Amino acid sequence: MNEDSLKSRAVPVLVPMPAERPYSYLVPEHMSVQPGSIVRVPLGPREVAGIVWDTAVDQVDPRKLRPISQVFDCPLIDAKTRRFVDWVASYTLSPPGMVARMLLRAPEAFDPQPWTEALKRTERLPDRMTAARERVLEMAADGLAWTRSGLAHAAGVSSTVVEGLKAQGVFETVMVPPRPVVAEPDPSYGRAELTGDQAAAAETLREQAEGGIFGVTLIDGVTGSGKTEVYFEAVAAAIKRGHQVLILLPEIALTQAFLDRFHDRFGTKPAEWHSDLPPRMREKVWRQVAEGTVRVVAGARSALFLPFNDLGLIVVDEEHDPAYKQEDRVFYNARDMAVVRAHIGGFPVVLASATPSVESRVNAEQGRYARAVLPGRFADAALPHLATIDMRRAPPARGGFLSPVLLAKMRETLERKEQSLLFLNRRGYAPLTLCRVCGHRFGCPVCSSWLVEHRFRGQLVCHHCGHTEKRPEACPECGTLDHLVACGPGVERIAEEVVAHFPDARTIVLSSDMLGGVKRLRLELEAISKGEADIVIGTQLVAKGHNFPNMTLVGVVDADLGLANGDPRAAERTFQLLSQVTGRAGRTGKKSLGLLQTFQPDHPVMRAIVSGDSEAFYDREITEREKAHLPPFGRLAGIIVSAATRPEAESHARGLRKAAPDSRDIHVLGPAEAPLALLNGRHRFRLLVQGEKRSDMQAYIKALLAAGPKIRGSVRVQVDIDPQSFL
DNA sequence: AGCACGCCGACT
DNA sequence: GTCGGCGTGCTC
Repeated sequence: MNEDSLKSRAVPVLVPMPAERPYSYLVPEHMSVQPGSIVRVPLGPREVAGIVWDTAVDQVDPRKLRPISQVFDCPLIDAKTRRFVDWVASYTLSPPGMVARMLLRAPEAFDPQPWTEALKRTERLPDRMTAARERVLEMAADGLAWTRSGLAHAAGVSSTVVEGLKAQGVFETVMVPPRPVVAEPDPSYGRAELTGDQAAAAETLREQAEGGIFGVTLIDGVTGSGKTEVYFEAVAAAIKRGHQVLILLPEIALTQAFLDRFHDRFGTKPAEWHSDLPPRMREKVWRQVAEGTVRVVAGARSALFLPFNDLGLIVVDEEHDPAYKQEDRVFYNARDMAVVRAHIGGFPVVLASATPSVESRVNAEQGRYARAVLPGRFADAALPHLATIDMRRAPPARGGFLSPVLLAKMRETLERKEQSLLFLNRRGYAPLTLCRVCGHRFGCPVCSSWLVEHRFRGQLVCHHCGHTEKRPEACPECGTLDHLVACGPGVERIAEEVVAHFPDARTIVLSSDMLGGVKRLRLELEAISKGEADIVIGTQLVAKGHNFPNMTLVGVVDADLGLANGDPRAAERTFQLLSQVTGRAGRTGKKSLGLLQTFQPDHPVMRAIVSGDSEAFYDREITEREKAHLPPFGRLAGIIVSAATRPEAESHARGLRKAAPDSRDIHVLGPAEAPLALLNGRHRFRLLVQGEKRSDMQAYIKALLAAGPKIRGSVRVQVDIDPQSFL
C-alpha cells in the first residue's frame, strides 16, 4: 500500500464542538462514505455524530487517527447545506463545528424510523358477533392497516375488543412504514379571494417562486392587510413545483391561529419546529424533512438549520422581530441567514412585516430587494384613530400614572361594554425601590442593575440575571422601618391604579412571569377574546399576534420607554412595538382608539404613529443612520466577553480595548458601561466595533482577538456581527 | 461543548 | 481516611 492510498482513506469530519477545522478520521476497509454522510465517530472518551466534509484533510499525526465507527442510514447533508454551514461559520466568526451542531440537533433521527405493527382485516369472521365487534369490523372494512389503539378509538370500543378479534385471526398484523407527521399540503385547497393590491403582490411572488431563482421580496403592509394570504400564494407555487417550503416565525407567533390559517389554505397543518417540541416529534420532523416527506415547515429561527434537501422557498414573517437574533453560542440573525441559504440554494425569499426593519427597507430602496406594498386593511377592519396624550399638560393624579384623559376614555369604553388594553413593557410593581430616609437604592448584588419589586410575590427581582430576594421591611442601610418607597410603574402597579378607579371592572394582568406559565397564559388570552375581561394590562406579549375582537381602546402607559436607552435601534424598535400594540385595536370594524402617553409628543416616533405616516419615519431614520454610519450603512459588531466573575470579564474586555490599534475606519467602543447580562451564571461585557466594510471588520476583529489578552480559564469571547446586506 | 483528570474541604 | 467541588486541558 503506498502513501497515497493511505491518505485517501482519511476523511474530514465536522464534529459538533468548537474546533476551527474538521477532524480527520479513517474510513474502515468496507465502509463507504462521501461528503454529507452523517457518521458516528469517537471523540475523546465518547462518541458523537459528525458530518463528512469536503475540505482537504488536515496534516495530523497518523497515530492520532481513529476510525469512523458507523455510517448512519440517513439522507446526505447536501452540498448546498454544507456551503451554508461554512458561510454562516465564516460570517459569524464561529467555529464551523458549532454551526454543524445546530444541524445535528436530533440525535435519534439519524437512524431510520422503525416500521410499526398494524392490523389488517382477514377473510375470517369472529366466532360470535357483538355490537362492539360489529363496529370494529365496520371501521376496518376499508381494508387498510390500522393501529390497534387507533382502530379501537375510531370504533369507540376498548382495545381489548380489538385484541380479542386479533386472537381469533380476524385481524393479521402487518408492518407499516412510519406515518408522516403531517399530510401533504394541497396548493389549491382553499384559495383566498385576493383584492387588487393583494392579487398584484401575490402574482409577483408567484412568478418568483415559479421561476425558482434567487431573489428577495419585502412584503410590507399594515396589520390586517392580508400579508399572510399573499405569501401563501408563493408557498402554493413552490409546493406545486415540488419544492419544500420553510416559513419562519418569531417563536411567539407560532400559534394555533397561524396553524389554522395555514390549514384553511392548504387543507393540512404544516410541520412545526420550535424549542419546546416534544423530543419524539422533533426526531420525526427532522427525519422527514431530510427524507422529503415533510413539504412545509413552520418554525422558529432554528428551523433554518433543518436538513432540507429540496428547499424552494423561505418566508420570514415579522422579519423585523428581534427574536430572529440568536445571542448565544453562534450569534446569528435568522432573517439574514435565510437570505443566505436562499442565495446559495438559488431560490426566492419573502420577508414580510407591517413594520419592516430599517435594514430591509434600505435593501429594498437600493434595489437589492424587491418590494411589494399592501396599502390598506380589509374593508371591515378600519384603522384605529391614534393620538398622543401630552403628559406635561394632562398629568396623572399624584401617585398615579394614568392621565385623566386616558381614564375618561377607559370609562367610556367600559360603559359601551367594550374592552380596553393598557400596555406597559415592564413587569412587576416598580422598577426601583429606595429608602426615603437615607436614599439607599436596592441594586442587584450580582450584576448591579436595579431590583424590581414584585409586590404580589413579596420579592425584589433582578430582571437581568434572575436574582431574587425577599422585600425587607427596613432599610438595610439605615435600618429605618417602613420608609421604603416604590419608584415608577410596572404592570402590577398600573393594575392597582385601575382597580382603584374601576373597582367593578374585570381587570387582568398579562405578563411573562405570570403564575401558571404558557398554558395559563393561553387560557387567559382565550378568555379575553371571549370577552371575559374588561380591562387588560399587559407587557410586550400582548403586542403579538393575538386578536381581541372587542378591544376598542389601547392605551400605551409610557410610550417614551425604550427611547432613551442608548441602543442605536431604540427609535426603530419603539416605532415597531407601538405600531404593533396600537394595531391590536380596531380589527373589528368598530370605532377604535389608540392613545399614547408621552412627554415628547413631537418625537418623530410619536408623530409617525399618530399620523400613520411611516414613510416619513423611515426616511428620517435612514438619514440619521447614514450620518452616524450605523447599520445598514456601517457595520456594528459586538465582541462579547464572558467570564465567571465580573472583574475577570471586565479586565479581559479592557485588555482587548487596549489592544485595538488606531484605525481610521474602524473604532472600538466600550466596554459598555451598562452592566451587561449575567447569563447562565456568566458575566458578559460587550465591546462595540464600528466600521464600514464587512470583510475589513471581520479581519479587524480576528486581528484584535489575536493581539488581545490570551483567553484562558473561564473567559470566553464571542462575536456578534450586525446584519447588513448579503448580496 | 463535553468530559476526564487533578487537587483541596466536609463527611458516610 | 474517602466523596465531590470546579479549574485546566484535550479531543482527529
